[in-house]
Amino acid sequence: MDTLSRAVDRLLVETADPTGRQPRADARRNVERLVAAARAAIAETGVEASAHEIAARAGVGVGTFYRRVPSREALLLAVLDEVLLDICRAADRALEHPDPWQGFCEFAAAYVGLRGESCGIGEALGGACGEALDATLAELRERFRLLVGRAQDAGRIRADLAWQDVPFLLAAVATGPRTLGLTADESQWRRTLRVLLDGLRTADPVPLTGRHPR
Amino acid sequence: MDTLSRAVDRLLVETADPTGRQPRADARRNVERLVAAARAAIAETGVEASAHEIAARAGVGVGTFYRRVPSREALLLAVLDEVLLDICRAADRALEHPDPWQGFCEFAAAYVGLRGESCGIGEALGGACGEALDATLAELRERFRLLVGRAQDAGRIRADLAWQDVPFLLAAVATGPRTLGLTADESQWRRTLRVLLDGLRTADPVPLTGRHPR
Amino acid sequence: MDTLSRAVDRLLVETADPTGRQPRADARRNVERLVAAARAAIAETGVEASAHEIAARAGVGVGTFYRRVPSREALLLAVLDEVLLDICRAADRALEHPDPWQGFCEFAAAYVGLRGESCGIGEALGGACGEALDATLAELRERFRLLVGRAQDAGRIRADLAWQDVPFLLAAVATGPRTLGLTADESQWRRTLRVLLDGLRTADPVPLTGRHPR
Amino acid sequence: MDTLSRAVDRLLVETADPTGRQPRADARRNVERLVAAARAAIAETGVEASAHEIAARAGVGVGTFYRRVPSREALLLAVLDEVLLDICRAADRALEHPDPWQGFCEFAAAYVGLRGESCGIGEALGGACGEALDATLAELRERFRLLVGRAQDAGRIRADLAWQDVPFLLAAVATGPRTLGLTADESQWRRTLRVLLDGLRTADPVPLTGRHPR
DNA sequence: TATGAATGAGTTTTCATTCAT
DNA sequence: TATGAATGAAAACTCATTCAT
Repeated sequence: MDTLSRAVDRLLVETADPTGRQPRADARRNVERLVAAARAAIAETGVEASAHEIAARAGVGVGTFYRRVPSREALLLAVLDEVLLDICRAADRALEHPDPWQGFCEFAAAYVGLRGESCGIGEALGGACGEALDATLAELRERFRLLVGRAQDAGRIRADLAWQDVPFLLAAVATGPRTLGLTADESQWRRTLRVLLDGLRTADPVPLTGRHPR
Repeated sequence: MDTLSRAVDRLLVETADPTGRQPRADARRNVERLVAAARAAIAETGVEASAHEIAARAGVGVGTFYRRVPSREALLLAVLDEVLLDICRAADRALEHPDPWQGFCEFAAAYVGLRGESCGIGEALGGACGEALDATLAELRERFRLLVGRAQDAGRIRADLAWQDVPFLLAAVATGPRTLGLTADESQWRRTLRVLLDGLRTADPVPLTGRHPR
Repeated sequence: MDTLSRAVDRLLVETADPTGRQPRADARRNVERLVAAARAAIAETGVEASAHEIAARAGVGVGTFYRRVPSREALLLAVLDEVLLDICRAADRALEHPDPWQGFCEFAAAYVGLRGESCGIGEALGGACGEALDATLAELRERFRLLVGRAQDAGRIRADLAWQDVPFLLAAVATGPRTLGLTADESQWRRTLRVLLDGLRTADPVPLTGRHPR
Repeated sequence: MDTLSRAVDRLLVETADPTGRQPRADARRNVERLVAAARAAIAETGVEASAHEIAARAGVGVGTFYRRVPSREALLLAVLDEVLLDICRAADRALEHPDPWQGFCEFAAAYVGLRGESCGIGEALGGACGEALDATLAELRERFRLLVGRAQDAGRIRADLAWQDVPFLLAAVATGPRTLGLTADESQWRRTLRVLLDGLRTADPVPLTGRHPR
């Protein structure tokens, strides 16, 4: 079951009729279309994509939009939340990797996938979405704690960092594909990530001058 | 004279009366308030902050807003442009430093100042403001090229990077002060920057697998 | 099919959905109401009637106004343009009358119908609507040229007039229904027109002292 | 004492200070400038000319505008009222002419002068200015009654007209200088008026079919 | 049920009028 | 007193959301 289907399920629960009947097949199909359309709209237009735009992309009317979705914001949050859950799952797979450092590197590479949601995900990580994503962000923080701790215990990430430092470092790759008027392509992210990982390794780092208040 | 006063001066010039008289004291005070309010609004609300919000923050009516400022967009751009120009000036000082690497590090630290504008500046760097900031962004790119080149020539930044890679790395510190529900304090930025710089240094880096198409 | 229905059709075409389906009954009804309201508003308030006023007259919200009409200006112009086109059609019928003078008189009587739009049409004829009505005004001028020429060739309109003089004379009957605090009724226009036509006839007129630069 | 000075006096009375002191010389000078500026603004921009525009034309600040004038509307009405009083005075002179018909013709020619105030005066005559001009319009109606009656008694205006018919006829020459996209010059008005007067004369007119309810 | 029409609060901006300098 | 700054009530227009077909 992939990212989008889970967002679909969530929305179907939120709008379920109280008698507990199963949603009809066409109802599910429309939710699926709306979620996919919302994801595309976020990537292309940004989080300010209008309900009409998303409905049109999905090939349904606004009426159907609001029958299937509590609000425009709820739909966008469902999509963003699922993207974050995807990252959590990538982290879980990384934690099962026999080599802590390789696992961490693969997780970091997965983080790059966030760019696909462009500015939208940056705002979500930055807290612009209020408390709606809090639970999932907490899950994600926990994964960071475990992944960084494991790599530090193995002597592969410098010991003078707190796990909290790492999300701030990876913010560079979670940023949208443009900065300073430059546009990133695929190889850009590989290089950026490489330098970041280089800086995280233990061998001969410059000692840090401040400590994170853990 | 700091960033804000320069933005104030720019706006006063744009709305000056043709007879060339000095603006009245209350006029200048209100422009100052509006610029400060705009900066705060950009930081907290983002570049979509409304004219009413900015006017209310400044403690003036909308009418005053539009008497003092050509348009909402012009105000926001004036503020963002000044912030970017500040970075350019920091880069110019860094280029005069006798040690290329030390100069680069000081410039990178100045980049941290961008956080003050939080999401707003991120959007500006990401191109959300259209072409209005193009000229200043080009100036800034040129500084990056010189600073990185000088440090590479001195053997202090790894030679397998293009200068264009560096702004993407520094995007981490230009991001707003929150990520994953964590909030950065002053020491956070110092540590983040230290690890980034560590990864940029020449000694024994992991070789990159892609090259930037220069 | 009368003037208003044609304006309605025009607007329906401009806002039609691309799939080519028929507009819904309530949509058409609201366009009809808006066109009628616009006509009434033009007559009473003039071309500066606000979108809110027109919407309120039509008994709909502003939102509906802008869903049904590209802009306030477009609605007013559609209405005014149709009124002018009605006059053109009256002129075409007059040109088919076997008696040139009778035809002209009937056309002149139709001009009286413009009063219904009162100040609004006066402004439209006077050029207050910019160039939006230019094409239709040119059509109307051409009709004047033909009608006056035909009546002059038949010796029924004094030969010392240019056709351009006649629209200025008929401006009297195109004016709104009030002047000097007096209000015109139906018989008023008949009498006004009679005297105007009297002055146009050939028999023994006072010679003109200026000639129109044709 | 000409038109403008009387408008000036009126406004000086309306804004006089209660102790009854004479207005200062510079106060009068500013009112004079404002009245002249308003007249020019009405002619060029129309009655929608803004307070700022009029003040700027007069070379004073808005503050002075509102110190000297109760409101923008009051100033415009004062100007329009004076124009109407000018017409009354022309009528009075016409009533003293030994030849009733010649007197009437001269009055009619004076009516043409109204064009100078363009659309503004048309709206004023049409009643767009509410009741503010009622008194002066009543004066003007009385002059029409006398002038037309005198010429009818002398057998020079056709007897089947009521005096009320004549203002509607003369509306043609009180209209602004454009119609149908054509622009009137000086000779235009002479010709238009000639045909109107031609229609009014007694010799062999077409009998009217309606009578004015006197 | 799906559709798209209707709604009205909210956005940017202007301008008549009041008030501080 | 003269000035021009400040004000806030519109105006045109958009869009999230509800409702009739």
